[in-house]
Amino acid sequence: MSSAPNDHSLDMLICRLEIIATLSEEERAAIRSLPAKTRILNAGQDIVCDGDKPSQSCLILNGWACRYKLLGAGRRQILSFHIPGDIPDLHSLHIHTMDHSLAALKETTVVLIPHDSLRELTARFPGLAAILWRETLIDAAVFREWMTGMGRRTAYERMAHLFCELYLRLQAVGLAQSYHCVLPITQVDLADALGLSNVHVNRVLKEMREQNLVTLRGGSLTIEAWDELMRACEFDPAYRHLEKRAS
Amino acid sequence: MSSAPNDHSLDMLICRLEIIATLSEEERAAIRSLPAKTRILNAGQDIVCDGDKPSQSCLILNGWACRYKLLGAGRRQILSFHIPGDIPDLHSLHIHTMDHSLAALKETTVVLIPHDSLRELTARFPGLAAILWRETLIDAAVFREWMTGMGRRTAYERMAHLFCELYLRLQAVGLAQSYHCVLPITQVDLADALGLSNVHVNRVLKEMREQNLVTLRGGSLTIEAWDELMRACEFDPAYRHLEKRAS
DNA sequence: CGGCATGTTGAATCTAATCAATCCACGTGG
DNA sequence: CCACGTGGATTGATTAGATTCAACATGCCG
Repeated sequence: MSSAPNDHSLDMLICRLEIIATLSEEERAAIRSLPAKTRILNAGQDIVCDGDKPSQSCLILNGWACRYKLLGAGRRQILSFHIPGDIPDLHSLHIHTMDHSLAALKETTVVLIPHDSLRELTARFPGLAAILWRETLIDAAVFREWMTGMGRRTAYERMAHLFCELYLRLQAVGLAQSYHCVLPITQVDLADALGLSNVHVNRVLKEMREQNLVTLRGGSLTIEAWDELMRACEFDPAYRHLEKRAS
Repeated sequence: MSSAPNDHSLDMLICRLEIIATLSEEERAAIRSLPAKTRILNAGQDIVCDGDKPSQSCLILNGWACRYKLLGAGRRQILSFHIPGDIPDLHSLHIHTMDHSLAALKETTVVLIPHDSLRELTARFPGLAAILWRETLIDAAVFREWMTGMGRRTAYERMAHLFCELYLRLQAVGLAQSYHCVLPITQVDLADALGLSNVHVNRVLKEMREQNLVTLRGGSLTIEAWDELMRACEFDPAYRHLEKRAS
C-alpha cells in the first residue's frame, strides 16, 4: 500500500462518471482532490471479504476483479466482473457489512477512497450523490439481467450475453477494439459466473469456436461474428442505462 | 385513480424506513406531507412496463406485486416479490427507463409519489436521501442472493430459501405470525421466480409437504418446521441488511 | 525437471424440462 | 340446478441438458 502522489488516478473516476452524466468543473475538482491510496493486488487476492465492514471503497485503476459468494460444499457464485473505472464496492458506503467478497482476477491496481471523504463529497455536491447513487442502480440493473439469464436463458445464450456485455464495457473504457480484447477469466470462473459446470462451459466454448462466433483462448477473446452473437442471445444494451443526462 | 385525502397512507413508508434507520420528527413530517395519489389495481395488472419512463414511484399499501422481465419464446423471469411497505420502483428516480415491468399479483393498492417531490425531499434532507439510497442497495443485495440461488442452489434449496425470505419479510410488516401467512403466488409464478418449470415446482412442493416442512395450498403458506427449513437452504438473514443505524 | 493450474475429451449419470393428460375448485350462464 | 369453461394443480412418460467422474494434454513457473 503506497500513499499516492495523486498524479491523476482519480481522472479515471471522472471519466467514468462522465459516461452517464455531465460534471461541472467544481465537481471534477472535488473528485480530483479526494484522498486516495493506491494498492496493488496479486491475482486471486481478496480485496474485501464477506462479513467485512470496510471504511473505504475501491476504484479499479487497472486489472480485473470479480465479486462472489461462497456456499456450502465448495460452491461459488460469481456475481459480477469488474474492469478499470468500476467501483465494485461503492454500495458499502451505505450498507455496512459486506454480503459477498471482492477479489482480483489478475494483478490489479486499485485506489482506495475513504467513506468519510465520499460522504463529505456527496453532502457538498448533491448532484454527485445522485450520480453515484445512479451508478449503484445500474449495478443492480446488471444483476437483474444476469438473473434473467440464469433463470431463463440456455447455457449458450448466457455465455453469448456475457461476452457481449464484457466487450461493450471494455470498449467504453478503451480496452477493446476491432472485436478483440483481453479476458483473464478461466473456464472455471466462467462456470461460476454463469451457473454452469466447468465441463459444460468448455463444450459451449468449443461449439462457439466451431461456429466461428467467438474464440476465447489464452486469456483473450476474439469475436468473429458480432451481429450473430448479439442475435443469438437477444442482446439489448439498454439494461446498462448509458443514456447521458445532465443530472 | 383517486386524489387522496392523505389520511395516513404515508405512515406505511415511515414505518418501513424506521426498520433500517431512525428518523427525526422533521423528516417524518416531510414524508407525511408528500403529495400522493392512491390507485387500486386488479390482479395481473401492470403498474409500470418495461420501457416506460415513469415520473413517479409507487409505495405498496396492501396487496402483492412482482417485477419481471420477458424474453423471446414466452419466457419470463420474476425478479422479486413485493409486499406492503415496499417501493418496488424507487430506482426509477435515478434510472429513467424501466428495464423490466411491475405487476400486481392480486388486487393491490399503491400510493404514487411524484419523482419531483422525492427529489425535493432528498435535497432538503440528505439523511433521507441516504436512507432511500440504502433501500435500493438492499434491493440489490437481495438480487445477489437470488442470483447465487439460481446459479448454485438446487431447486429444493432455492424454494426453501424463498419461503424463508418471504416469511421474514411478511413478519416484519405484521402480515405473518406463528409460521403461517398468505402467499397469493401460483406455482407458475414460483417457477418463473426460481428459474424452474411449473411441473418441477409442483414436485418439489409435494416433496416438502410430504416431509412436513412447508405446505403451500390455496394461496396460503404454512411452515411446519422452520429450523429445518432454514437449515435445508443454509439461510442467513444477514443479506437483507436490517441492522439499524442512526443515519 | 517436476508440479500445478488450466483446458480438453469421453462416458455414465442424474436433474429438471418437456409433452401430454387429467383433475379439481370455482364461477358463470342457461 | 346443472353444464360448461377456466385457471391452477397434479401425475406419468420421455427427453434434453448439464453434471460428475475420470483420464489425459498443455503450458507455465520455480
